[in-house]
Amino acid sequence: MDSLSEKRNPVETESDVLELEGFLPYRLNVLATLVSQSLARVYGERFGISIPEWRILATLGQFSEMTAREIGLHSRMHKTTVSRAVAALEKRHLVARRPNRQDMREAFLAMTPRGQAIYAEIVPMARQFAQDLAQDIRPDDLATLNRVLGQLMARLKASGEDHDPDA
Amino acid sequence: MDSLSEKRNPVETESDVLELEGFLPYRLNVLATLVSQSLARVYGERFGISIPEWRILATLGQFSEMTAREIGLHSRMHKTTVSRAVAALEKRHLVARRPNRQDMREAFLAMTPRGQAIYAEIVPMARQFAQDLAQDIRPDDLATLNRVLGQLMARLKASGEDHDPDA
DNA sequence: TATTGTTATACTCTATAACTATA
DNA sequence: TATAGTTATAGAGTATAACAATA
Repeated sequence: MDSLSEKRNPVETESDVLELEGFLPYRLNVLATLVSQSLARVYGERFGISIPEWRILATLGQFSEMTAREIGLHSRMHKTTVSRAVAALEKRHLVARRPNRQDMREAFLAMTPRGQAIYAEIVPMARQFAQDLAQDIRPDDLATLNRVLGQLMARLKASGEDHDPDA
Repeated sequence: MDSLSEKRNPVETESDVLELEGFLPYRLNVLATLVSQSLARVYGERFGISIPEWRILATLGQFSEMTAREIGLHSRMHKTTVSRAVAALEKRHLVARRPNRQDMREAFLAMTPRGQAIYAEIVPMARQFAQDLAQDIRPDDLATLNRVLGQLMARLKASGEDHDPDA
């Protein structure tokens, strides 16, 4: 990194100082934290549902019946996180388990009618939240955003494939 | 929200099921978590620096001298988070404080030469990380991404202005 | 009275390790 | 031996409340 050979490039990002507020990882993190907390407040205050619990309901809303392992894979959560969130949902009778006779180590999980009722209430709220959030964004910009987020995800998955090796 | 008046809209997102993997808050959260953890591994393993500590160094790299309160405002961290991270950096002699004679409640914080040396090593690594991450993204898409992230942030700040009222 | 900063404490989410019960 | 899931425990990161020192 000696100055003679390195400092000639006149690109604006070349400097010894990194601007935090323009640094993509920082921006993503701040935004995602704000978004998650705001959304969690929406369903948290009303239903006492945590983020992992919401993700489990959302997954079961899509797939009806799933094992804990499959839920973890789909919603990108550690098996211990899933285990505890499922236990909490079970205790509140929002989720129930049905044994798998073919493999008694696992069980099929599904929402109870009560769970489905809460799910049916949360979904429009979540969708409204996302819509409010994006309401000023041009549709083509939103499409670009989603495409780029996908590309970034793919890039990360390609390099560090160690999110949760045993789940 | 009665079905007669609401369900006629044939937009594709209208359904009782919400697709988690296409839901913006979820996507942002997963991506940001992966990005943060990957980056934190880069400077964490090498220098034993946490995310809040890195943010403080980054802020002091931009502004040379700042109070804890100002650092918190700039890097969007709670004052308790800043206080603890500064204490850790002080103990390792990466940051030092200079009293403000005009107001003895606060102190000006700055990196020591040792802190500056670590900062100077981290910055290129961080920049390289961000560049690797974005290397497949078209420049105009990246520009759109940054613009849209800014719009989303502005939208969130406009609604829920309760991030850290007393900092 | 209000503000800067610290500390005690707690909560959420995540993760490792040790365990059980099955396979 | 390996896998699904649970539990104990610990680690980040964040937050509230109580406090000391100063304004």
